[in-house]
Amino acid sequence: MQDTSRRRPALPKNYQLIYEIVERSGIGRHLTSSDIYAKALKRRPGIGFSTVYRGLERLRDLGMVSELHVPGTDAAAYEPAGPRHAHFRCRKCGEIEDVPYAIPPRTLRTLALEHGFAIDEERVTFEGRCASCRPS
Amino acid sequence: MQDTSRRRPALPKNYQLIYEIVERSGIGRHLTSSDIYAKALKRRPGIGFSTVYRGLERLRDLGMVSELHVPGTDAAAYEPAGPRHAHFRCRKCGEIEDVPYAIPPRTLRTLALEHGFAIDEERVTFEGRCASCRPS
DNA sequence: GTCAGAAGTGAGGGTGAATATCACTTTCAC
DNA sequence: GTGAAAGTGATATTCACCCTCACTTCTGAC
Repeated sequence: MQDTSRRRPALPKNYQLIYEIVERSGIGRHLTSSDIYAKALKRRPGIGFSTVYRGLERLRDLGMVSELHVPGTDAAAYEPAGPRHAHFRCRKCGEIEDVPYAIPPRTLRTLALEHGFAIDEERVTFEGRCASCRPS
Repeated sequence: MQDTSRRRPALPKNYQLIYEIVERSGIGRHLTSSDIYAKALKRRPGIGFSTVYRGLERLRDLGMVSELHVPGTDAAAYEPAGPRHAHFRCRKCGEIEDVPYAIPPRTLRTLALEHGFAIDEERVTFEGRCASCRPS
């Protein structure tokens, strides 16, 4: 048990700012930490890179933003947490699109049961050619 | 048009060695490039890191090995190409397990049709607690 | 065989994301 | 106000990955 009456840290202002930036970018925008840092710098000059990193880490742990690691890109991308969905990355233009697909809960449950593990999160990424880059 | 009759390069010996190492490790072993380099060094002293990297890249492009980018790990992992499957990563012990699951082809086809893109590859990763680390 | 061009090789360095450290500042409960 | 905990920004470090370059090896033509 924890004494929650005493420790009730509100989200620090800087972290709120970071969340706001990610949140306003909208689902599907996939900002990198540098993008976010650049935007944060405009609204709060002097803010440090470390703070942005730490903020994103916190927000991720709180489940408020999702961290994306898409193969073929070097930096992690962030988007506001939302309904589960998959991502598609075009091998030609590098564009990342959201795909409204999630593995059915029943399937997840079955897999978890069969293997004895507990699934907290699923990540689905597709690769290929997007509509514009596809040979017609 | 290319003159394919003239260029028919066999897989260089070093690349064969690298493939052998990955292949013998077996599906589900998930070696990093450093692991592979260490093993290669034993069998071919003096081999360079660059060669191992290049070899893995080549083998990946040839579809002979699969490259894995699991969130939560820093380095890419390699395994011999085989039947499509998903991966599970334990958040506590970091262990990576293979999971015999693939998104049904029909679903892929539908998604591709709906969005107008062509899917070459799918990557599915689960995160959670493995059987040993799970609170019983 | 030998010759030329292509491909492969190893060393070393560069890049950039991510993380650690540290001294300083702010916040908050009391 | 006060003290402890949390947050902050600068800086340094680490590490995977990639690039370049000079050298060697391979291969096919003759």
